[in-house]
Order: sequence, then C-alpha cells, then structure tokens
Amino acid sequence: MSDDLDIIFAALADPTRRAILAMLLEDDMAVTDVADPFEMSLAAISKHLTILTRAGLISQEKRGRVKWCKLEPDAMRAASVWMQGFGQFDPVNLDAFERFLEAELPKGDGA
Amino acid sequence: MSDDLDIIFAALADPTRRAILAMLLEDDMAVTDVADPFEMSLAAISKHLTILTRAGLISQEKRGRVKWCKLEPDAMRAASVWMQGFGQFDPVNLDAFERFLEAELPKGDGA
DNA sequence: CGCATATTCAACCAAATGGTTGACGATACC
DNA sequence: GGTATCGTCAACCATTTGGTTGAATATGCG
Repeated sequence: MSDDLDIIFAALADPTRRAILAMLLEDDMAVTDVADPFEMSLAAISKHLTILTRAGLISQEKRGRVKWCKLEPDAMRAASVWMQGFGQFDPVNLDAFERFLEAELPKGDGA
Repeated sequence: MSDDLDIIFAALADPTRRAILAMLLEDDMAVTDVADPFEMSLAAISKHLTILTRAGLISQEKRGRVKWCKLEPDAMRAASVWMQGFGQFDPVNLDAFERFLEAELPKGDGA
C-alpha cells in the first residue's frame, strides 16, 4: 500500500526518530531512557515514539508503569524492498552503515 | 550525514514523488510528460521535481526548452544502506517490488 | 493513604508542506 | 516579429509537523 510507505518514510525523515531507532538497535528501552540523551521534552519524545509505532517501526509494551520500546525491523522491509528496485546496490554495506550510526547518535552524548 | 537522509526520506514520503520515480525507472521524461498522468497543476509537479532533485534522487537537464528528468539511483544508496542495518532482509525481493510498482502508478490513468 | 515516577493529553505556537492561480522568461516555430 | 509551448516564480491558502508547557492518568513505594 502506498499509504504504508508514506508513513514509514515520513517517520524515517526525522533525525531524532532515526537516532531513536539506532538506540533501540542496541537494546529495548523505556520511554524515559529514550528521551534522556535528547535536549527536548519528554512529551516531544513521546510523540516521536507514537509516530514510529504507527509506522510499525517499533512496538511499545507497557509493563508496570514503564513502557518499553522495541525495534520492529520487519516494518522497514516494505520500504527497503521498494528502494531496492532503483539500483543494483551492494546488498549490505555494514561498514558504511556503522559510520551512519555514529553520525546518527544524539549529539552531546559522550558515551 | 543526517541531513542528507532527512531530505531523501522526506522526498520519498510523498506518493506523488514515489510515482514519479517509478515512472522515471522506465525512461527519462520531460517535465510536462511527467505531469501528464497526475491530476494536479504543472507547477505542483515542478515543485515535486525540485524536491526530488535536491534530494539527489533525480537530475534535470535542460535541452532546448524541454527539461529532461532522469533517475539517479545512487542517491538512494545512502538511505538503503542505513536501512539495511535494521534487519536481515531478503537482499532483493523483485516480486514484491513489482507489486509495489503497480500500486504506485498514478490512479485514474487509464492507459 | 500519600507521594514520587512514568507517560500521555490538551492547548497552543511557529514553521514547513502540498496545493492553487496568474504572471513571467525562455525557447521553438512559422 | 509574433505566437505557442515549456517550465518556473510569486503570492497565497489550508493542513501538517515538531516543538512547548501544564495538567492529568497510572503505577509503584513506604
């Protein structure tokens, strides 16, 4: 569906959201912890997480009063498949990917 | 660079623009011809093409009074590489891709 | 119970987005 | 030169987006 791709690509078009996805690549996280490295309100991060969830890029599960965020890599497949058609890419270029990851990590976070 | 991905993903987040890319996959086209199947003004399509150009997804070359639009698949590589890191996708699923292409073609275009 | 923590909701705001129309510049054609 | 075609520009408009703050809800803790 065209609409799915709309929402997925739109979700990926924001650097904060991509940084969140990169963080979740390492481990599941609570909303508060996701928000921690960013210089913006918790409410703003909460909105970003909603957008990522509606795009299917993450899922959120509430355990107790903590809502855990989990990467859902499947949702990216539709977008990935769509893109693959536009060129003969290196199937996976992990090296370049890692450089992107670094660039994506929230600034000012020393670790 | 984070900024590049911003612009690329934002460009891909619009169904009209994805449809344009799909059209250009078949052949280079003049702006007027790109606009033809869409039910929106030429100016609107011109704006979309500018956005695609600034994202590096297409290039435009003026020959005479006709401006030719050409797909530039390389620009998608950065985005593709970024995405590949988020799962072990089928490297290329051409079958699913073709179904997407059909879904992406402008509606109401009988031909 | 009473307080702290985790998260969202609601109202608001500035800026960006996607569209329109009409005028305009540049090129081609006769 | 005059006219038609190709494409963009400028001004405008409605909607969406990404952020804020303050109040509200829900859970856990002593």
